[in-house]
Amino acid sequence: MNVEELEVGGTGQQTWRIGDLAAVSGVSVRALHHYDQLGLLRASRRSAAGHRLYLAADVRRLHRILAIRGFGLSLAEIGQVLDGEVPDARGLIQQQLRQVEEQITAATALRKQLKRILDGLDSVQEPSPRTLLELMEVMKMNRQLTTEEFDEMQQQRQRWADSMTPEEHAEANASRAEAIAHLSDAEQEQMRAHRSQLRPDGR
Amino acid sequence: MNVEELEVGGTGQQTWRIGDLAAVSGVSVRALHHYDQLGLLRASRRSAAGHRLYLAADVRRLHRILAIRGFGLSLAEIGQVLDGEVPDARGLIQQQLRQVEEQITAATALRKQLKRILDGLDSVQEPSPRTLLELMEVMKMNRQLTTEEFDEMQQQRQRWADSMTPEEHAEANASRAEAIAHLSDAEQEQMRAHRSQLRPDGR
DNA sequence: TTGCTCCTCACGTCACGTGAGGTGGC
DNA sequence: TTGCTCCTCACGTCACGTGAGGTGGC
Repeated sequence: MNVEELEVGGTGQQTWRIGDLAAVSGVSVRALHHYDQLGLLRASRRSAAGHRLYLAADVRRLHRILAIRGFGLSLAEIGQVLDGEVPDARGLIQQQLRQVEEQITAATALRKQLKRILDGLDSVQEPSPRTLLELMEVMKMNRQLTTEEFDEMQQQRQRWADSMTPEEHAEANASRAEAIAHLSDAEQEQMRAHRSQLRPDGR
Repeated sequence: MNVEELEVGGTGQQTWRIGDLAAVSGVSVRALHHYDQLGLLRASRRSAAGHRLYLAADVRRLHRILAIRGFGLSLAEIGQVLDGEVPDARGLIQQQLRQVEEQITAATALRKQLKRILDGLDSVQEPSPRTLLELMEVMKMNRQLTTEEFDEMQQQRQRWADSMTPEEHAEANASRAEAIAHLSDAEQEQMRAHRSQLRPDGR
């Protein structure tokens, strides 16, 4: 893989080709095409031949997309979050913190079980059907915990969405404007382009 | 929700209706239809009106399906696992153990970060764009760790599949026969029906 | 000229979701 | 008779995967 550094149009901006961006970010080229199609992540530039050229701001946007994707949001929802409909940060972090603590507790219990089963295997030499069934149980437990955490997260998101008053929406928008002021020009341009495409009324 | 207990055909077996099974197992009725269509989980009986009636062995099979699904296998792969192509149990558990330990380490680090950010929020009152970006970073880290663990798991599965010699396949099959001997008659019938459908050659 | 990367359709896939129209048991 | 659950098609959805046929820069 070759990280390109192209000087295009005399602006001296460093750009990424789609293949390189895919390689370093771990998503497929097709996925980047898909994000482009949805308007979720557009390459700020094109080469003379029509090849996508991603600027640093685009790369940062991709990293945010991937970060938020890790929370289980759909691509449409990710677009909304990046457009400023960010729910209460403190609540989000506290929620995360509770989940992480539950994860630690669950994982610690799981580790104990797994060690116990391993001991059983070592002494018996042959994995008995009983032990295999026991393993299945542990696996099930693991899955259930993850599922429950996920459900709780989804419900929390719903509560956020439902409970936002118009005033809170306004506040969220204001804090978003403040955040935008700290972004680079290219990034602001990117967001404007994105929004005007989603909401042709220009809001 | 009403757990049914029907006496059908004079056999005195307890059966479950699809809606009740869905409710207690947490999957949708449509998902159960889907599993039926794939041959992954068939209801052992039907009522006079054609309604699916699940026996205890079917319910156990569903629990195993859900357990294995938690490992990220596709439904087709789950069918194979339930048909006896079970990879080395000790390796599987050790792999799980390593993953769980990494999870604990990662989650503990994440908890520390989250607490630090929460402190920042409490003192500053207003979440600054800097803090939000910091949060994004933490979220990203969380996702990457999960992704890496997942990739590692997939690779491990590939190594198992690739490294199995014919002898090991035979051994796996033998240990599977041993396991089958410990199952109930209904469960054995279920497995036979399932296999004969996947492999009409009768193996 | 050959390879590799890129482009735009456009259909396929996986695990279901979601009606559409009808039957069945309390 | 009304509600609720069940049935079987069958098309829709989400996030891409996978060719198909063609262009472009070293």
